[in-house]
Amino acid sequence: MRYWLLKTEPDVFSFDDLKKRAKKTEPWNGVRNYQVRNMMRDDMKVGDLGFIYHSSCEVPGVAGVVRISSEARPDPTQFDPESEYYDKGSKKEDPRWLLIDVTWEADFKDFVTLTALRDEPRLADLITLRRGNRLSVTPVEKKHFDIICKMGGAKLK
DNA sequence: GCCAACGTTGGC
DNA sequence: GCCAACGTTGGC
Repeated sequence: MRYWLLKTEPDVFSFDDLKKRAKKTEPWNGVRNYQVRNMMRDDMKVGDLGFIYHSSCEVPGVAGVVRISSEARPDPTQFDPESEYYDKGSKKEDPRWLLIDVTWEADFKDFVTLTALRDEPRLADLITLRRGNRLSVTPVEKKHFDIICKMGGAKLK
């Protein structure tokens, strides 16, 4: 099993929004980066765990834990001219962009701020903390996953 | 195939 | 609002 970190702007879609969704599940649409698409296609498996990370907001940080609940499948928004994610270059028979579904898995007792992540020396090589990192989905090593779960007081099953 | 210009991300 | 970093685009 692998572990992941998924960035989202909480003003657009937050961890709390996910909990309010039917079946607490949401299609993770709008990914328009080839590296991330390939990771979703090749490396993500149903049952993997991930963090929801809030970015571009007052207090960035990790909000909670989700489970990857689908294989990669075509992102329907690429075919919708009304969508901000519309890609007129993508063909139905050969979709350019994929998504996976995420399902709520566990709450944190405490939100884990970016500052707290940076202050933890054992997380020094966490990809998300690397200078200039811009990928909206990154792999997380198990040891890092466990540390962050502990920091947040995750109520894992 | 190179690389400058441009656009986006995201912390501060 | 600024700006560093980096992916993408497009001219050549």
